[in-house]
Amino acid sequence: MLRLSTKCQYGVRAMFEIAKGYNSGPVTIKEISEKQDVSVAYLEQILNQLRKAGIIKSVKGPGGGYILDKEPGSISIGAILRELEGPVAITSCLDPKEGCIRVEGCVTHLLWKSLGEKIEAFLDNMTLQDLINGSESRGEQLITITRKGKRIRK
Amino acid sequence: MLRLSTKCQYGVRAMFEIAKGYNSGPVTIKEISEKQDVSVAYLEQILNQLRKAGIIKSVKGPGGGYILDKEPGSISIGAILRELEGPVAITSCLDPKEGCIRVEGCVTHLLWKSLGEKIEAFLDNMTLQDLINGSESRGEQLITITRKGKRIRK
DNA sequence: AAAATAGTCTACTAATTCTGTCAAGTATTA
DNA sequence: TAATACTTGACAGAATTAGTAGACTATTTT
Repeated sequence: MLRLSTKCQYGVRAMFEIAKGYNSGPVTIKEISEKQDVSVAYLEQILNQLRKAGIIKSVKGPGGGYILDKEPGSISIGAILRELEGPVAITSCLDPKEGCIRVEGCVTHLLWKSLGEKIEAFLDNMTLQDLINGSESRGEQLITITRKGKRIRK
Repeated sequence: MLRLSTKCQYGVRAMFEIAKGYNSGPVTIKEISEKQDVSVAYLEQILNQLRKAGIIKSVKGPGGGYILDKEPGSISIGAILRELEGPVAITSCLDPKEGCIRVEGCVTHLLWKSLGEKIEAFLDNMTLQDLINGSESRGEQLITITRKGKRIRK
């Protein structure tokens, strides 16, 4: 239920790799492919889309690769996902491209709308920097941020 | 992005109709079909699943139909969706049936997990009674509940 | 200049999931 | 026993997902 496409998942993981290299130059597709175990060809498609959206830049030629356009703390997960698959639209009637046909008496409309807004707020509030912090401290910080102190360790 | 299937949407809308009739006897598939504009055949499938899960009961014969097994305030939207499509599993690595292969270094695992928990909490906290209240007062109560006083009117 | 490196673009396709329909039942009550 | 309603399972078209393939363009190093 409510599954996120692999494209989005891969996209975030790729951005994480690029973000890690923010201070040490471009990261190549090949590196990302190896570290995140996603095919080069598929990553090309995904990163191309993100490049066109302007949240990463590409550098051609030897020593090239991809770099973030802004610092990791200024790129939210929400922004990445939106570029890859459009705005969060739990239902088609909330999709700006489609619109709600049965506006009258659509009892559930508000329900889905509220949920969508919550999800979006969560994603917009989480940045690549948070992911980096999280990975460095074994997830502690991420948990602290997202669950307000309720630390869970496994 | 993160689209909810029509099956789930229809399921909730059907449950809403049944909930409205909670005090006035069984509601037939035909009625639901007409009011919510979903085919009888598809509703049969959906309601059958919910009946087997035990959240609605069916009454056969003339004057029959479906009735809630509990009062509307005790049936959450989350429960309905879970019966129809399993637990919220934003990513396959969070699906209890599949499991996470790349546990080591899966930076995004916690991210999706946190989001999933937020969504689930939201859905589990919202009941059919809330939907009924929302529809009676043109959405006001629903908004109040879900957005903590920040009323938005359109 | 040539070779190596690295990204760009477009088309295509296999597999899966979604969204239902259809048909032939079974059960209950007036 | 007729009417009403639920039950079950098979099936199928459409849409989406998740990638692959291949030819091309740009840049840098030697």
